[in-house]
Formats: sequence, C-alpha cells, structure tokens
Amino acid sequence: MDNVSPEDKQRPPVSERTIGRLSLYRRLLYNLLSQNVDRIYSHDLALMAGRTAAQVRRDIMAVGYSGSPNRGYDIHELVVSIGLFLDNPAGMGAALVGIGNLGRAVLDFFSGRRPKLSIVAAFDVDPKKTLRIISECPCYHLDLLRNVVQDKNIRIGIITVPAHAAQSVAQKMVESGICGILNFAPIPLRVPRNVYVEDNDITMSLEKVAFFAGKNISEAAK
Amino acid sequence: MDNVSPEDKQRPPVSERTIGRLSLYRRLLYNLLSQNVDRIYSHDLALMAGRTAAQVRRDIMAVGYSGSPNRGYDIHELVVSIGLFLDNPAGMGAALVGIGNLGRAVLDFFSGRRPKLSIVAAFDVDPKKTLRIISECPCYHLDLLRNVVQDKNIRIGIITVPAHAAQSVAQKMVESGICGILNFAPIPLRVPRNVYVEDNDITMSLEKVAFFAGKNISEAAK
DNA sequence: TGTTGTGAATCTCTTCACAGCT
DNA sequence: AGCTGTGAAGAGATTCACAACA
Repeated sequence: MDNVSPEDKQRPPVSERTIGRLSLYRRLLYNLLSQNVDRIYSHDLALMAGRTAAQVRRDIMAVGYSGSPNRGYDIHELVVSIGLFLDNPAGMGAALVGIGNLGRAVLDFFSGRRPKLSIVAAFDVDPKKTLRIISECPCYHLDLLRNVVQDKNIRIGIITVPAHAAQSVAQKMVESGICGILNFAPIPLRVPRNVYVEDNDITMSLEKVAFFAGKNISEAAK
Repeated sequence: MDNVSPEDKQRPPVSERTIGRLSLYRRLLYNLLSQNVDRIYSHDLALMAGRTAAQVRRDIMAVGYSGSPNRGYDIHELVVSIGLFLDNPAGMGAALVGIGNLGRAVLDFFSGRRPKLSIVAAFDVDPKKTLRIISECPCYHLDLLRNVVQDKNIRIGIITVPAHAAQSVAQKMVESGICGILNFAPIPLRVPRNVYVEDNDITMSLEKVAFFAGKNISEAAK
C-alpha cells in the first residue's frame, strides 16, 4: 500500500547532468521572457544552450512538462514547471563560510536573485569581516554557525575558505544539520554519505582549459 | 607517410572527465610529497580522490605511466608523468578579464602556483582597477588586451565580468588569438568551434546542490 | 508541413574480474 | 600474497528516427 505523495510521482530518477542543464535552460528562458518572447522550439533553446534538440526535449520530459507539436513550448509555463521540479517548495536558505574575495563574489552573484534559494547568512573567523551586511547578507562569527543554521533552518552550505580550513568547516556544517555543500576549496571533503557535495574546483577547470587549448594549438599546426 | 611526433604517440583521445581527475590526482600527490610519502597504491589514491581504484588505474594508463605490481606508484615519477601529459611543454600564460571580487579570487588562487600555467595579465575597463599589481599580476585597461596577449603569447582567457559584458570580452579574446576560455559568466559564449570553452557556472552549481540536498531531506523523512 | 515525445540504437564512461608480474 | 594493467561486461547518457499530432 505504497502511499506515493504527488511530488514523488513515479518519475525515473533524474541525472545530475540533467539537473544542471535545467538550471541553465531556466536562466535562458528568463532572459527570453524579459525580451517578451513567449514561445520557443526545442531546436532554438538547444542552440542557445549549446545542446541538441533531442537532449532539450528529454530534459524537459524529466520535469513533466509538455509542449505542443508545431508550436513548441510556452516559455512562461515551462519556467514555472522547471521551478516546481527544481525548487524546494518551502524555499531553501544557504550559509556561506569564508568572506574573502571568492565569498563576496558568490554573495554578489546570488543577492536577491531567486526567492526560493538565497544565501541568508555568511560567516568568517576574522572579526573584522563580521557584524555587518554584505550584498544584503548578514555576517557572523563562525562560532555562531550552529545557532544561526538551526534558527534559520538552513540546509545548504557554501565553503569559500582556504583548503586547510575546509574540512573543519564542512564538519561544523554537517553537525549543524546542513545536508548539501557547495565546495570551492581545492580538496575533497569527507562527509557522511547522506550529505550531497558538489565540488567547484577552479584549479581543475583552468587546467582543463589549458590542456584542450594546447590541443587546439597542435591541431591548428598540422 | 604520417609523421607522428612523440607527443602524438598513438594514444586514444582522452576524455574531458579524465583530464579533470588527473588534475585532481596531481594536486593530491603534491600534498603527499610534501608529507614525505613517496609511494601509493591506486586504492589509496582512489580513496583520497573519492573514486574507485579501477578508475584511478585507467586514468593513469592514459598518461602512459606504469606502477609496479605489489609496490604501487612512485609518487614523484607519477607527478612528473602527469605533468608531461597535462602541461604544455612551453608553458602557458593566461589573461584574466574582470577585476572584481571573483577576478581577484581567481588571481589569488593561481598566484605562483604552477610554473607551466599562470595568469600573466589582468584587465578591466575601470581605470581605478588598472595600472597596478594584484597577487603578483599586472593589471591593464581592457583596450590593451590584444597588444598584451600577442606580446606575451597568451593562449588562455578567463572571463570574470558580469553576464552582459561576457560575449564582447570573449570576442575580443578570440580576435587576440586566445584558443581556450574559462568562463565564469552565467551565459553560454558564442565562439568559433576551434576555441575550447569551459563554463564554470556558479549559479548552476548551487541549484544542483539545492536540488539534491532537498532530495536528501525527503529521503531522510521516509 | 513541422513540431513534440519517446522507444531503440549508439556512444561513452565506469566497473568487473583476472592474467601477469614481483 | 597482493598489486597493476586491461579486455570485456555493464551502466549511463546521448542521439537517432519516427509515430502522433496540430
């Protein structure tokens, strides 16, 4: 007698790649809306996103929205559907630890962007950086992490501290009840299996570019 | 009469994922060396990198290095081999455009890290941000991009400007002869096919974390 | 006609499992 | 005994190609 709630509606589990692309599509679609475009074909969205039309259609299948043959997708409806699929209906708050250049950059990026997902507190160990507001986000001393996270019911952590401090911050986050971490420190974190970690490794990204750019040079030379 | 140079030695083309992991392994191995560890098994490296042992061995196969059965890999030799494989032997310079918080963070990350890969010039349109040195890197006005890129033979570009300026910066980079771009702006760039672009989309990363963290909550609740 | 939605085929990446080495 | 290197199997993601539809 499985009691399947509507959100759990028997959809196949969706891959990480698809989630990333849906986030991208949504952003592109918002841009279109602001230019008063209101319908789009998979083909055109694919072009904008640098993907194939078939892939766009598959990804959209995952959210459970349907377009109309010959008229494509209604952008407004599609954005709403993606939102229903991606966003936690209750909204989600994030806590950022490490108010250096990178931390500030990330705060800037997100200030007042999405109602369902925002950085609601920032932390640092340096008293000179705390007790004020940066990009609309209040800053606290790291010692207050647990209190603030539990008070504000924060579920997401963002780590923008140097590598040597990252593991200890991750541990504090997990102890405070955070269940997803975006990690910018260039070391893998050890966390319990039920905590989702996404590494954003800037060094790795640049080394990849260097490698493939190098290949481009050799091939151009042939 | 194909004249195959030693570097082109008939290896299968290596996947993007493998390149990324090799960059990670190298970083982990440097850490071990600094702790005077000098041999390692695929199994242990896998544990550190959060991968399987088989995958580590496959990735190392790609660089053409061999360990010894029962004694594992010599870390020093392995680091050198990965370097020979990943790094352009001539070294590579990168140019960063956009000296905001994110730009400074990226400059910090790379200042004096790798001899074969460094950010050798930074650019902005704001005169208050140029004509000085940040994290050992000289800063110029964006108008000088082409001159500096060609003077210093720069092949890699890093875009840390706001979304609305990114496409125009990318175009300037391509015109200056850059053939690989690391893009932090949250829009896909349109560049010629022979230019490699790696998008580092911070918004997408955070939305992914939010999605999977949300899943963790629902599953914990069941 | 020109689009979507999707089963099936294909392609790519990962893991298995074991021969061969030390 | 215990590791590496790797062919082969397996999983997963992408693309093909076409029926159904407006």
